[in-house]
Amino acid sequence: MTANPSFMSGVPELLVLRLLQDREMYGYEIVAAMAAATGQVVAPKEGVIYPLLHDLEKEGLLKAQRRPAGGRTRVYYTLTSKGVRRLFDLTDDWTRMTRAIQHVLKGPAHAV
Amino acid sequence: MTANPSFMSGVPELLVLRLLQDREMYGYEIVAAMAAATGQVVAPKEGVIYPLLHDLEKEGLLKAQRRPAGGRTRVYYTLTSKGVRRLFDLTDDWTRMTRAIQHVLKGPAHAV
DNA sequence: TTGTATACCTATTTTCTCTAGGTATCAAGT
DNA sequence: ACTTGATACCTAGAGAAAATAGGTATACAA
Repeated sequence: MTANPSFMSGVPELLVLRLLQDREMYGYEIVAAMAAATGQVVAPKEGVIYPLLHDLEKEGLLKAQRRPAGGRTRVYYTLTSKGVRRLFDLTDDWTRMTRAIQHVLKGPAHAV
Repeated sequence: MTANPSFMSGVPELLVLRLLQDREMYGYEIVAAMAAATGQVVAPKEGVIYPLLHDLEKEGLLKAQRRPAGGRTRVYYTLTSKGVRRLFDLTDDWTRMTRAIQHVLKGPAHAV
């Protein structure tokens, strides 16, 4: 019973890092932004995003700062330089991976 | 400790189906063919491929036939019509998914 | 005051992949 | 004759990630 299609492994991490590259965001906002930016194609719920944010922070890829906003307290996340490096690495991996798969899907012309 | 990069979820299934679309193959052959076709980028070991083949057969996506070949017995797999349909569906999913992600990675021009 | 949206959180289950073995046959080398 | 390496099949257990399915609390509108 998968709400999202397959091929999701590592994708939430990649997209969280990419979204935070543009500007700081808080968790609830990231959930909505990811769904919007991908046209609902990649739309992990809070149960995926919050634990992921905590892990990325523990790894030193994100910096979190609680800040009051409109009566509430929000937790804003920004990329660390380590996070930026990870984003580059993951983007590379993703590109190599999708190129390789695309190649196979197109084949077997490549073998001829 | 991942031998393969991330973003792997569902990929072995997609590629097994795609490879078998071209011609029947046996398990050990598929392991080598997948590594070769992807330039070692996607190279799951036998411990991934064999259980996957058994699952796909149980689901009726593949048909298996044991056949002696060179003194040994090999298990050759072919796509069923259900398997062909699944390949189309997964290919669609994969295309939608990678397009959506590509879009986000390129952004935020898309939002402007 | 009842409901809905916002905003945070976590425990458990499920689903895959990965690791790390094991068995058996055959060909080639020593 | 013996060992090694390639071929060819298999599975059990560990590990990682996402999905599920909750829970808490505040603000605002009906």
